[in-house]
Amino acid sequence: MFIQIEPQSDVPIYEQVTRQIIEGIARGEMKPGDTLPSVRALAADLGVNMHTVNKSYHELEAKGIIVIRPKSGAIISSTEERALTPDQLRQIEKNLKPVVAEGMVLGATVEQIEHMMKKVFADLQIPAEGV
Amino acid sequence: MFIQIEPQSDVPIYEQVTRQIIEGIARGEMKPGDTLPSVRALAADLGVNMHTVNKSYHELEAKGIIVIRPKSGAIISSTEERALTPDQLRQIEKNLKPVVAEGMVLGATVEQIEHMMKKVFADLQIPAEGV
DNA sequence: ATATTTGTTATATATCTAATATAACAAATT
DNA sequence: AATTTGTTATATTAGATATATAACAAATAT
Repeated sequence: MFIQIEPQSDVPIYEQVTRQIIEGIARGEMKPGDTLPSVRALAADLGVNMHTVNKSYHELEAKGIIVIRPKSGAIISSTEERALTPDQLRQIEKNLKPVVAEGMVLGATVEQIEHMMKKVFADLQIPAEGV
Repeated sequence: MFIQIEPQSDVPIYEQVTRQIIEGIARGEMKPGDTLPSVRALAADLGVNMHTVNKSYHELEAKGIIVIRPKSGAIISSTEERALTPDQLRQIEKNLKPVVAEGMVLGATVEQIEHMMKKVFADLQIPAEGV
């Protein structure tokens, strides 16, 4: 598995798992229809508790990114199943805001921030504007 | 004061205070050299405990955004005092990444995300590219 | 000079989150 | 038939969040 846990991060373990699975999907390393490892298997792999992975999976399900089939497994939902509601768009914007604001106050220029966005897109293997 | 607390947010109160002060500085509502209200005054204003505001101020100081002069007050540091170290730039990129990744996986296009960035810049009253 | 305000420090308490540990259940899969 | 699955339950530990109250000593205001 591609997931790497930083035990002393201020980001909770279940949140690290959630983020890295999302990034894996964004990169295309995992596609819709693919099954995630069982909570027990991934937990053993990462050296964490089963419930920690379970919490992450349910967070992913709440976001509409996976579907959990009880007693069976977790499947990455198709892009058609993912609505992208106005609420979700608003939430993304709400999440971007404090990061950008902090960057600006610390002295970053608009160009620097946009350059970082391009790096993030590139890291997610998404064709960025004018690349 | 311009700060509005959402008591039932999943974002801790001290973090809400920190973010809104940063946004206030980004918008130019507060300038370098300005003093923040005393922790007691702001706490009373917001209806929260003194220590909650104090924690926020120390977070701002750790980020290099304000300087706390004991027994005196908290002053917004000058842009010259703010280094913008490679570490800070890396941190900003690290903060942007999960937000962008989630947006993409939920089905947002690069254009939609860049449009949201422009809205954020506009909200922070920063002239965005080609506006 | 005196009184007030300031951030600091200390102690205490309550609540919530995060994480682990263990166990059992019943359905799905092998 | 045996194993694996997500689920549910209970319990414990540790840390974060937030409040409450109090006192201290330096800075500021009157």
